[in-house]
Amino acid sequence: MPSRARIPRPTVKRLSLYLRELESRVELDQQTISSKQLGDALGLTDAQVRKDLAYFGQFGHPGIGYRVSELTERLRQILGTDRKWNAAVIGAGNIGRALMAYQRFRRKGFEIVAVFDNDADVIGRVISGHRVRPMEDLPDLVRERDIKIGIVAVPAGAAQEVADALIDAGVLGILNFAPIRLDVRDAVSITSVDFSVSLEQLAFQISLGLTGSLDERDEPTAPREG
Amino acid sequence: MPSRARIPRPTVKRLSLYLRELESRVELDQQTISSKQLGDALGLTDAQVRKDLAYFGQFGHPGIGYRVSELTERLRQILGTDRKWNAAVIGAGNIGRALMAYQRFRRKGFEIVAVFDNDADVIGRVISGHRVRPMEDLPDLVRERDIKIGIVAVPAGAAQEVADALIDAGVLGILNFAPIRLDVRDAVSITSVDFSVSLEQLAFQISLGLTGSLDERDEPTAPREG
DNA sequence: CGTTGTGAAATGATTCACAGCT
DNA sequence: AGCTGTGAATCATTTCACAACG
Repeated sequence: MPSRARIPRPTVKRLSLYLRELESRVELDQQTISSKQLGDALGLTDAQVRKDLAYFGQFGHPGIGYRVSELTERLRQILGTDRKWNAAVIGAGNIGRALMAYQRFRRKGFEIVAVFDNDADVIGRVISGHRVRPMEDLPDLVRERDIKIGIVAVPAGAAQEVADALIDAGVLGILNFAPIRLDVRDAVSITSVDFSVSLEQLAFQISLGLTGSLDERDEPTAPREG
Repeated sequence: MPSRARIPRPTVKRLSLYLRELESRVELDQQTISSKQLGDALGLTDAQVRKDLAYFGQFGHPGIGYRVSELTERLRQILGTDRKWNAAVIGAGNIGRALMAYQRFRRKGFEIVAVFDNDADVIGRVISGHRVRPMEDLPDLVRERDIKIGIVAVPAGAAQEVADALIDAGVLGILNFAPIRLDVRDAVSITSVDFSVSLEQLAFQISLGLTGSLDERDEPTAPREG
């Protein structure tokens, strides 16, 4: 059983990558996978993979490896994606629209059940099957539709007030696409994605490659970045 | 002078955040900023800020702090965004379109100068001022337009072959939005952004918050990717 | 004063290497 | 044999704490 161990933050990031790789192995009907195979596929050592997984209990099989279906299921439990999470997108601009159309969210258990904007020209329009609502409707809809996650896709200048509204409405987490640090006073969990930061990371790597060198063990960026 | 020191990867990520914060201080006409102020704004310690900046030389002023304009300029040099980087977007789907319309890229020195897709229905159409080109045109256009960065916004199944084409064409770096690990054989620099991974990180944090606890020092994601 | 830059100490994460299971 | 789980060793990053400077 998990017991209560402290999980290194880099480990949590890698869990998502393990799951992504495992899902592609399920497709291929692969039955078992060793820490070596999994590590090679992701550019990690076998010891790293085993250490990461062992934080959550012992579900490998000596001599065999890990059963793909078992590990997949277990990782979903650990990450919390074995259940459904209702989410709202705030901001029906370019990024918001791209996210609404992103089919992968649903397959991962995240369902967009409401879309908000404060632009009168957009309110009432239907985008990707969602009628855009005014911000005033947020508190009621968060309650009615059991929305647990707010996806902030508004310009930097509006992001903090949107975050405050989401917190007041009672969401548990915020995925922030605005290029600003949101102050959430520990009221909710938060994860940020900033495209410009990602491009800058890349520019730095390139510039460095033109002169000095940096060890390239894994990718920076969010998710794997990172 | 910089000399040749090894730069910790976490430091590189924070440099982008420092720059983002400084740019907002420039707007407010703030002249100087201390490591304490900068750290507080980003949830970091003052020692962390100083250590990070000191990797690149000594440009703080004891008793005063850092001159905002000077540090801004210096960070741009370090990150490589004091120059122009021409980029191509591959994939004119939802994500590709959102990126084309993302004005912030240009302000950061990244200019999208070409867009490619392999869907006959999309080729030839003009989106956000860019005529969509067939993939066959990629090698010639990369050369003609001095494209240094490829932004991969195609489905996972097509991403590796697109990456190979970009490498063959001679780009220096790839920003990858496909949910797959690209094999680039050290030929180019790479940074990945995976929205589903970011959402899973958030789901994990929330699930954890409902039971145990995790130290919340900085944001995960990519940023905190990551 | 207030604030930087930086060795030294402390903390955190990865890798090693091997006992033990199948 | 092949592979996991894990303590011990190594390596990386952060924090401490203080001399030096304007």
